[in-house]
Amino acid sequence: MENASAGATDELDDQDFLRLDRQVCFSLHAAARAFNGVYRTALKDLGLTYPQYLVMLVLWEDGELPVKKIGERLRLDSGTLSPLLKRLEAAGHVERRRSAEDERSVSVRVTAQGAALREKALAVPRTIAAATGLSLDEVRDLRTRLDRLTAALDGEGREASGEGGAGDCVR
Amino acid sequence: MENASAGATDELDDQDFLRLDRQVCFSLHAAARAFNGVYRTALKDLGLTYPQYLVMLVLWEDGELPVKKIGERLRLDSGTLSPLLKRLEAAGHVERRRSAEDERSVSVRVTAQGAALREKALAVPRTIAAATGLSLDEVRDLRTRLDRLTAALDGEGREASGEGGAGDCVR
DNA sequence: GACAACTAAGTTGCGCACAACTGAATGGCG
DNA sequence: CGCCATTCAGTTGTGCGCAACTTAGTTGTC
Repeated sequence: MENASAGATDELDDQDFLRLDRQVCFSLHAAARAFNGVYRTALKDLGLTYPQYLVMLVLWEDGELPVKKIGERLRLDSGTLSPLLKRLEAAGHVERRRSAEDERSVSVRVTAQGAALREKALAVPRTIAAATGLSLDEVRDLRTRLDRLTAALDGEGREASGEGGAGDCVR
Repeated sequence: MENASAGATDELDDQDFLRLDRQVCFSLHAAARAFNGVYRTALKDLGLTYPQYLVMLVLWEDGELPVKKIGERLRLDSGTLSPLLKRLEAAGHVERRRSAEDERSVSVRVTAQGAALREKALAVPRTIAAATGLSLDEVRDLRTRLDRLTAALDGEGREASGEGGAGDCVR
């Protein structure tokens, strides 16, 4: 293999690309885990994991949602959500019941205890914001970049599914 | 909800912060998983998972390393690495053997088969780069931002451990 | 030499992520 | 009506990530 693809190389060869890739994918991986760790600490008092917190955030805004909708909002499938919601129910934060109109659907609703938990959760974002050391504008900018990136990656990986409805990815 | 805590708010109240937090932490979480998904697809031919690829990238550069060093490079502990390395060994990509000088240490080395795998891996970064739709400069910029963020989060979470040796976080 | 403090790798247990599958309910179509 | 494709939730199996712990080897001190 001298240079197999003598096509449209910018300026780097495959070796450099591999090296750069190591750096970039490591950075993203590490950043995600570092964030996770900070949330883990901040959420310990609430007895929530990071993904459970994400679910509660969605439910606090909307009050009640079918599992399907939660999955669309958070990009999670039932394989992840079903056991997670079971644990949230076991902890007393949410209730699940099958929908009357459509027996296939399960509606998830925050309990009084779950609503009370929100009061404690109000302190979390400031803790996180402080830990990042970023300004509000920087946070917003970061979010925009990440969403663009996610959209690009999703569009590439699978043929753009009908993501339109959410209204959460653009906002 | 008037405004419960009339503390030192920048301009947003707790409600807004909680809303913004939902968006940011979701974005990061989703971006990391979307990235993971693209790598998963790109790595399917190689028979590697994303974390396994990270380990192989490090080993391809250095040839042979003790488990401890790999962990420092990738920010992973033995609880994650031990079974992962076992699987890489079972697949024939690496060899593990206890160090002669220090019997506590286990040295990991790529096999001939593992080295051959690198040739196939050379195509991966271009695939990923194409999927992101980012230019080289944007990729580098993203990496810088993520590393800064990780450093800030790490420094916050645990009292800055002796991270100095790696030479990978700053580079 | 003996003992305590430390270090490296491995193990266990729990939760998340995802692919693949199951099972029940729904909707369309002849 | 009967049949089939689709949809929704849940289950199973594999692998990662991390906390807590275990085991074995090393080092420092007396």
